[in-house]
Amino acid sequence: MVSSTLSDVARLAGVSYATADRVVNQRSRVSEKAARKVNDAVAQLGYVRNVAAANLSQRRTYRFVFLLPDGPNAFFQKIRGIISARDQDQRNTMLEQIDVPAFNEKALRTQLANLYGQKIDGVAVVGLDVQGLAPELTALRSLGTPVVSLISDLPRDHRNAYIGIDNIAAGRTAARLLGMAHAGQAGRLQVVAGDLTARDHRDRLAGFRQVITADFPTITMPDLIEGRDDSVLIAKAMTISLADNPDLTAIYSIGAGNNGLIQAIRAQSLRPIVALHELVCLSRSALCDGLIHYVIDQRPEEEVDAALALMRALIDNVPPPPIKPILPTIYLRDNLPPLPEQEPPQ
Amino acid sequence: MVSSTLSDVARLAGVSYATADRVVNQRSRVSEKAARKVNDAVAQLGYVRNVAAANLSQRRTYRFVFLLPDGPNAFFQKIRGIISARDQDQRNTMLEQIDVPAFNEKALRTQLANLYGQKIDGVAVVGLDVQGLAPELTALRSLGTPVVSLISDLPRDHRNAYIGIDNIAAGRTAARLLGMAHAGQAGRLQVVAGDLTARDHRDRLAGFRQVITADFPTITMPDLIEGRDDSVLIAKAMTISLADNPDLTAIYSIGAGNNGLIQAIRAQSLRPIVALHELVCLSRSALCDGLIHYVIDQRPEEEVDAALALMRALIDNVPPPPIKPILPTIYLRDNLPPLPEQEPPQ
DNA sequence: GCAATTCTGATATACGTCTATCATTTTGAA
DNA sequence: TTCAAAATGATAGACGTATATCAGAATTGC
Repeated sequence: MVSSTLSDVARLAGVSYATADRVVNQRSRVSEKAARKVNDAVAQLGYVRNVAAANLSQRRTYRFVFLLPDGPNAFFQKIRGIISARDQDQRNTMLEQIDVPAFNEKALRTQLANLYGQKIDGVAVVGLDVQGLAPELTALRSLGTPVVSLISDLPRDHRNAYIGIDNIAAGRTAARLLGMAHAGQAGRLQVVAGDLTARDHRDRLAGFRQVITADFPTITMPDLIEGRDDSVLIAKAMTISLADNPDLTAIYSIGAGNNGLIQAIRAQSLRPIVALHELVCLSRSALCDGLIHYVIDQRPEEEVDAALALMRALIDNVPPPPIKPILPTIYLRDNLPPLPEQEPPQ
Repeated sequence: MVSSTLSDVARLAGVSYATADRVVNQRSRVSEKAARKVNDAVAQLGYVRNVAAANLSQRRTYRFVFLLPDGPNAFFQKIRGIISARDQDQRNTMLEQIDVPAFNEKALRTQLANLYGQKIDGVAVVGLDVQGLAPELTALRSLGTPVVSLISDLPRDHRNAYIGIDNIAAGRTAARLLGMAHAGQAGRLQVVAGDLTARDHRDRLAGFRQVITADFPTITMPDLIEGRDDSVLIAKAMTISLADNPDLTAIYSIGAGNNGLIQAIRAQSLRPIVALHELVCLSRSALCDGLIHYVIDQRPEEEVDAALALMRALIDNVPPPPIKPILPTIYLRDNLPPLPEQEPPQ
């Protein structure tokens, strides 16, 4: 169980420490024979680099950059807060946040290009499902900088990993929750999406429809509202829908702009069952007030932590930590996380 | 942002490295004046010990002991697997598991007493809500060994922290889920508990009743089944209940022994809505088969990780990591975690 | 066989901490 | 004032790794 050192490896391989170092860190040319001996010894001893010692010797600091969509979106504000908090309490890690105009391929390209050649140990980017970013991403990664997509994926060939939820599963989950709340009765269900060109919205909608169609066929759906994540637009459209559909039993909001949705509901007497995404200030209080009923959250803390752990593993060239997939989490008013920072235990 | 070292502290305080070390590590007597100077310097520089360097210098290994109830309980089997996995991939951490007869105060006392005087850096114990363990716990902690209660709490004065879910919230959550699945209609709901002398079962039941009484008054409940977490007992009692209550709309199982519950349901044609606790093999497949509908899980991986992080922080005398409270998590058949180990990304 | 090249070995320094030792200074009590 | 006791300073070695340098060995080409 006692872990072996590179000196142990060198001794077993019958070479000097310097040579073993040259092999494992690919420092300079080494004869094939020596390389083989060293690699065998590594395998035999199960040697793994002591990252703590290595970082100490180098006074290593990690510099990771997050590219996040700008704008007032409460969810991304929350993400920003989480990143800042992690930046605070990690001693050897610097986290930078760069705002990029939302849904803007060209702006994202420009920012990615800016990163090229800078001393960066990893990039986490809220992706766009477009091919146009390929050159910049390839350039970055060819320099050894890992790129992970966060929350919204990039084309899979152009990033090292995706950290985010399965949005089809999220949509299915919403459908099941709302469907079961009908207890077998018929119902009418309004779906509000943001922008169906966005991959995550499309996926959620697809998952949602799968389950409603298959398992709750007595639920009908009026035309989908495409609200562009815009509160004002959504408030208007939702008010009209509530008037047009006095038999409305449920609402599923796929994207952002839920301020408008909640306003529209509050202004009416009808109280449909509501499911929406992301636990933020607004959705939390609406949940407590009984205006909405289910919040499907993607646990942004876990996503940020997973992204950090993964980028570190990739840049350290160490086996990545077990990827526990981020699952959509369901909040009711009864299992909300406590709001204020808790005091330390004891 | 560049973190300062103990040498920096010593220099600023105008004392030698040795003295600074004596102060921060309480190594030997130091004059009050010197101590004050050093502490001021620590505060001024925001010095925090570099745990990685410290551990390296000492070849520090952590030895943590888990005391877990024995028996066939699938949930604790899962916990055991998680602990073993963590033991594997932590290079400087040794995790030991000791089985203790379940719900047995005397056996637990004996095991705790055994630990006294051993070189242990922390104990995580699935607690019992009894006062009788006080002497052993106090003895352990007086030697500087932190004790955290896991999943089931100890009296709060005798442990450093509790890692587990809020069971009242868990019960409330179950009630809300089942209540909403009635869509305002009347219903009849069978509760199955294990042992109401156990704190967690009492708490879940209390939370459950709170919500049903307050928000779903049209749901009635036959007498509670006390199944002692025993499959056979539960299968029998549940079969009787299903026969006696042909209008049964829902079931909430608070504890273990769900094998019997599921058998009883499968044997009948009635298909009530079922909520139960802990995602294990059995509950997972029953969920997929549509025999049960909601699983409330306490994310044992997170609990184990939190316990480890906390014990490390306590023994290192370092500010404990932000405690993210473990929340009851809801699984439907649509948001289940993938079963097999994923292959690493890329 | 000789020179030029490539590979290897030996060793030193640094990272920040802990531990230990020993000499020196300061303190306090007689 | 004297002397033991207490407090402090100075320093060295260890942990495992990265990096650098330089001398010596092995290999290659001609």
